[in-house]
Amino acid sequence: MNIKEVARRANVSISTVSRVINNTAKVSPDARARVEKVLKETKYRPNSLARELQQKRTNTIGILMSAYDFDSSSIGKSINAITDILKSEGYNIMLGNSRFHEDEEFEFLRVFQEKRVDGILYFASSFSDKHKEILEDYPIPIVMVGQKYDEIDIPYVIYDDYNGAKTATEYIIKQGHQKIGYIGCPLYDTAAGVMRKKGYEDAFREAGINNDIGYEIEGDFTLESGYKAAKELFSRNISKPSALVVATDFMAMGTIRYLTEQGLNVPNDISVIGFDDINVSAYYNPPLTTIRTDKEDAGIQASNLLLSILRKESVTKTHVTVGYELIKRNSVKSI
Amino acid sequence: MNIKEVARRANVSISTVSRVINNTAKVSPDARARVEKVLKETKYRPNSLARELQQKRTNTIGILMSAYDFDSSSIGKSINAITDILKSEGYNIMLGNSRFHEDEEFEFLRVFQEKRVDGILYFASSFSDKHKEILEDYPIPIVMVGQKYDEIDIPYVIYDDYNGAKTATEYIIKQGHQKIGYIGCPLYDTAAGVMRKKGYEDAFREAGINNDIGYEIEGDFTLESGYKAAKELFSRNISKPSALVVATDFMAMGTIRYLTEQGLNVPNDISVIGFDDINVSAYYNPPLTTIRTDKEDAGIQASNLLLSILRKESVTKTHVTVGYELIKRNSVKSI
DNA sequence: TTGTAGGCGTTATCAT
DNA sequence: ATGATAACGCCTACAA
Repeated sequence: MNIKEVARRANVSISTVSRVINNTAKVSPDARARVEKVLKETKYRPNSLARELQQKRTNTIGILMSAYDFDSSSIGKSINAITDILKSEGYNIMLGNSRFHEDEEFEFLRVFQEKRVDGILYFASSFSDKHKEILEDYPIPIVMVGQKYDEIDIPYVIYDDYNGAKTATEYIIKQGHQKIGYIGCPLYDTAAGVMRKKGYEDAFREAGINNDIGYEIEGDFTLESGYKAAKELFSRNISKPSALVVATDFMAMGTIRYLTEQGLNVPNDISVIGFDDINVSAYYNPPLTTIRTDKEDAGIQASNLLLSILRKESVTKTHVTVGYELIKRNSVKSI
Repeated sequence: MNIKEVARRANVSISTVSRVINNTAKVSPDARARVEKVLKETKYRPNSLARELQQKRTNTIGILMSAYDFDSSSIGKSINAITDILKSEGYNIMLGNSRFHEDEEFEFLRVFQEKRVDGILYFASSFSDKHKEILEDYPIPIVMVGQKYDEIDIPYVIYDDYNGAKTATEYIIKQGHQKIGYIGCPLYDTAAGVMRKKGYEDAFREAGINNDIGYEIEGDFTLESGYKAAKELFSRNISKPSALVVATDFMAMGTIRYLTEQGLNVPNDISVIGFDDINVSAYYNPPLTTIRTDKEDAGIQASNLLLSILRKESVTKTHVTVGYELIKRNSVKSI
């Protein structure tokens, strides 16, 4: 069933059918009635492909993410906000998850281009020369979320990972801790990996504390890796830390589980501070002290930024940084 | 830039360009070289819309979900598996989240039809007459995930919610508990809501135990609702339960948090069993005893089912039920 | 108010 | 091996 057949059955031209479908011009009540009757009878649905081909816009936004999964990141929260906003503006969403495989990432960039999505929300993680080459003259508007790529001028919405981690560490120091361990994210992730670690380290520097070598270790975002990292850290031949800064709440929970199994009480025996404030954090035992980043807000900001770019509005603020907040709960104790 | 312009620059016909792009017929090395040169120089990308319009398939699968968000359900896990499988088969994904608004659900069904997606994976929640009307002669293959709709013959992949909840309750009973509370999901959800509750209730019936009235209460999937439900349940004028069956792990965590705040130790003072086995469950304090449903497997099964339908294979098993497993950890104690 | 016809960018068919 | 040309289904001048 297509517009031509509808026209034939309603005994009008296809233009008239198009007019009643899109309400784009006056149609006589008589013709309109006949057309609508056929429309209903045949359950006709216009073919978006044809329409979009001719209008040169697809009303579709591509979301490109490179997470292991929805569970180990908190990307889901951002996507909730994004889908809501974009939907209300008439956009649909095409989803691509590269699972950290660069090749797939480039592949999606290609597919999005061939599918002619109107814009892209790009939850990137790492960058290479190939990225630069591709993104440098990519024809579709992109807004990055969670990461920035300094070598190219692309609008972005990021978190203040550096100051967040620094604030967390300073808070721990202020509670009297001196031996403070750090469980971080992989360094290919320039935001959660590099910046948070830097924030942690700089907090010591500025506090004039000499945090000995050997207190840093790396996880991979998962709960399990937090558990393992804590285990590994505690098997090292160093004087035991009295507090742990952990780069994500998920890993912090893995960490606490390990400590608990070792008979250590958090926060009485050892303090732990996380990062993210995911939905479980407030309900964990103990409730997690953490740095809250507003993933939802990031999604909103990114959507709106992309939207105004698509509307060709003169956007002045193409680089936005979402704030953070220290949430004091019950996994940190002063000594 | 389009195929016509490429043809002009390479001094060949558009047919030839099409041939080298799709490798669909022999092309002289000479012509091929010229075309490829232009392809590279112009960074030409074929327009999928045009191709799909003419081929009558979009290589796109629509995923329709009706969750509040990615966090309160464990739908993310299924989607991970789905995206992997579909991607490897050359399909792309279009995502629609209705947020439990029926109208938006129908809207997405319409959009998916207009966008001509090849198939749909439908994470439904509730059903109405309108659903029946729309789905009855919907022209695109659908596979339902997590729910079935008995009034219409649609292939589905579901969990064994009934037996899972029954097994959980039986296990609790076997541990010597008699006063067992239940924190459930909303009943518009026929799977997690209705079936799990039924499993809980039938366990008593068959065990010949008279579980008094007043032990059931309803949450809404969120952690917070689990907390509140526990609070409400314990404020009732009934002899306190010694165990709680909670319909989702998220709610179970909310529940345990409340109990902990009341100075009750889980499992020493009261036992709690959950449902789902989400990623945090094993790392919660205490580690959660729960019914594991394999969301990933459900995603795999659903994808494969849809795939074979699309391939017009004669599929015999259009109704599949994914198994479950009782995971004994440390939130239940025998008395 | 209505209809005709060209074009959107491909692929597919049919000659050559 | 190559090229014309007719679809695919729609929108949009332009003409009537």
